[in-house]
Amino acid sequence: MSDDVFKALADHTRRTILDELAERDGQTLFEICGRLLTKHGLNTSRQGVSQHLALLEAAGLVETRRDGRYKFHHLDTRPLEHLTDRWLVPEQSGESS
Amino acid sequence: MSDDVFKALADHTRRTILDELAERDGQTLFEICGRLLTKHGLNTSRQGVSQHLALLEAAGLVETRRDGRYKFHHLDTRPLEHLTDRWLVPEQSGESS
DNA sequence: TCGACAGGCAAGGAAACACTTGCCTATGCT
DNA sequence: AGCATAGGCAAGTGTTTCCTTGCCTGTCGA
Repeated sequence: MSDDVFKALADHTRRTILDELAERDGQTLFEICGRLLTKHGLNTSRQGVSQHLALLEAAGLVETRRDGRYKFHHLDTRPLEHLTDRWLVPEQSGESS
Repeated sequence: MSDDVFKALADHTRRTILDELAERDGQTLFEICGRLLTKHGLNTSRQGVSQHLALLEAAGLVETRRDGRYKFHHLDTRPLEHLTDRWLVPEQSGESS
């Protein structure tokens, strides 16, 4: 369900995290924290960012990859592709039900 | 800002309201209430639905038109059109900043 | 092996959110 | 005029959400 995706996108910090990953994919938690602070002025604690990332991962928007003590976060935009189609496509041609 | 749009879409009941308006545009508050109940099993109170509609209107997703004692709600999908483009278009060509 | 680094787990608090109840205004019908 | 209908306003409640603090596990370099 795209239910979690909508919830994930509801928060401003999470959307900024997605922005960051879109600009530079595969960042670690500490990298993301640093960039949120320096580039966006968001000084959320490491745990805060970690919880956001967990939520984004649960929504399928972020995929993680472990390597040693580093954990890299990758953006997956597929859940976003047809998110709003249910409203944008009024009645394309013949759509029953 | 699309900030309010994301917030508006975060709630399941509000998304269902948009579904309803997409299927039949220009419904009144009572109509929406009735359809939420019968078609979706959501028995939210009239005030609850009214507050949701106010939020949707603040987000620019719903436009209202008064006629006598009736208030008709119309769906406006324009705020949804390029909502997720910022992530779906990776780096189209040269994007500074 | 020791310490620094990357990250995780869990409890707690403050604020935002969804929803309800109670009362009020305004329009339309008879 | 009188009443029912459509909707609005405002306060109150319970839940969710965001964020923090404190401590723990695991990995790497000297």
